[in-house]
Amino acid sequence: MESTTQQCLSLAVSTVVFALRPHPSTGRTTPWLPLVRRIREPYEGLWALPGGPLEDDQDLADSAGATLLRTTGLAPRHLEQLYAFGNVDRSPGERVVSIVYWALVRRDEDARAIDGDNVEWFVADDVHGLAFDHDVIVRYALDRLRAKITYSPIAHAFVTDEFTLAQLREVYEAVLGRALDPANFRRQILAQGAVEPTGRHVTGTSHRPPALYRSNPAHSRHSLTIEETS
Amino acid sequence: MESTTQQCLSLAVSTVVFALRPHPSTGRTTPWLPLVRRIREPYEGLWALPGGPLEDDQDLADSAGATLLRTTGLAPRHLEQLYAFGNVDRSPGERVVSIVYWALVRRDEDARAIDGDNVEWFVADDVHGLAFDHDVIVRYALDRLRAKITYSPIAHAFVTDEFTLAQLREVYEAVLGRALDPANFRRQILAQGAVEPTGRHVTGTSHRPPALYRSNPAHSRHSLTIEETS
DNA sequence: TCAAAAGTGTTATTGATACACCCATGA
DNA sequence: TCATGGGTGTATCAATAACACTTTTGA
Repeated sequence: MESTTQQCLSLAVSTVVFALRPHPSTGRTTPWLPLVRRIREPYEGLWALPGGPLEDDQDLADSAGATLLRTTGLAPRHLEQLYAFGNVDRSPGERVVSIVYWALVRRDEDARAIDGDNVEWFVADDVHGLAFDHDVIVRYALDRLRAKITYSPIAHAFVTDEFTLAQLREVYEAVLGRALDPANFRRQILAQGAVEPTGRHVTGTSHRPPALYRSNPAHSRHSLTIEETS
Repeated sequence: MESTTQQCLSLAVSTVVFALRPHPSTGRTTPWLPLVRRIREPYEGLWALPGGPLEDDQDLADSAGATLLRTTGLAPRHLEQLYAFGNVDRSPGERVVSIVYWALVRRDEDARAIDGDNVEWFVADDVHGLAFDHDVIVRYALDRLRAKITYSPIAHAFVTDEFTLAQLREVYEAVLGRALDPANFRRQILAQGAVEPTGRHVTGTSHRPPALYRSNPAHSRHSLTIEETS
């Protein structure tokens, strides 16, 4: 029964946007995310996930995509619903239910990203002290990213159209936080059929020129994903 | 930014409730779910998932639990968020965003379940022609149930406190829809440490008395689950 | 010719699967 | 003693991990 009762709560859509950048101290590639400084109560002055109220004429994923555009200037490459947070006490004052998405930004697009006002990027694992329950949300999104990359080809969303297996491996290593054996990685990726060789090679390297691959669209979609027109 | 804008949409919580019962024709145990007949427009007369508007003072999971109580007379054994559905056009007329949960009912509790008015149970795989986008939701919940049972001890939510491995195996077979090798099933279940022997045995069988087990609470919780006070 | 990363080959280990076989009970 | 499902043993095959080794380039 989806009733017609008028309700005294607001519905917001927020997004955890991940991009891979070098860690400022170690230099190793690691997930980063953009946060927005709150300019009003509650939690004025604190950092929070980018988001906003759901518009009447906007699908949930569209709202998340618009947020991504506003904060990073980019269109979503991978956009997926994470979870709906709606505990009564999660926001002081008004009741707010937040539907949270997570998005992945490609390394080449990330390079030409432009931050909006009051937007700053942080190393995802170091984030804490956020407004609302956003610490928990970021933690959950990171866990999900790390779990999903092991059984789904989402890593492709971080690389350019054509890529070397070393670049793809760097994505896995950045997300999982550990080194992977290049030989076994190559075999596993090729065996699952999610990439196919373009026949072209990178030139100008000081070593054997690596082959270029592209992701195989026939294999890239999993049955358990809800299809949404982004 | 979780803004304070007033919105012209309603927020509902619906629940896909699964119980295992014999299939009316084949006799094999299979997932069933309760549906509610709609008594008003839109979709008047059609079957729909049990649910209702989110109350101001109610957490999301509490709302789903109340729905389960109303339709089956039972308290939730396993209750978990499935997905938030909110496309603009999913409900004619008013904009409705539905946060959908799924619940599992134990076989012993299911036996003493009492249906509410206009509530009827159906074989989950045969359900179609529901109101709104509920066909898609049921399909998605079934997919998730079948996927999750392979890597998480949710099967325990279908059996009594003490159970034989044959009973637990019947749950897996009912959900997955195929027979499992009893010998290998035993080893896999015991190896993952999610069950422990009680030391007691079933008596009165016309064959070797099977041992009774209980689920091991230390192992039963996975890191990727959001903790909710049901 | 040397360094460095691409790419191939080989072996050991682990886990899944299939299935033969013994055990304990009631009828 | 027979039928029935509980429970154990074991061989086979596939996936994973570890690592030695060859290839191709620029410097």
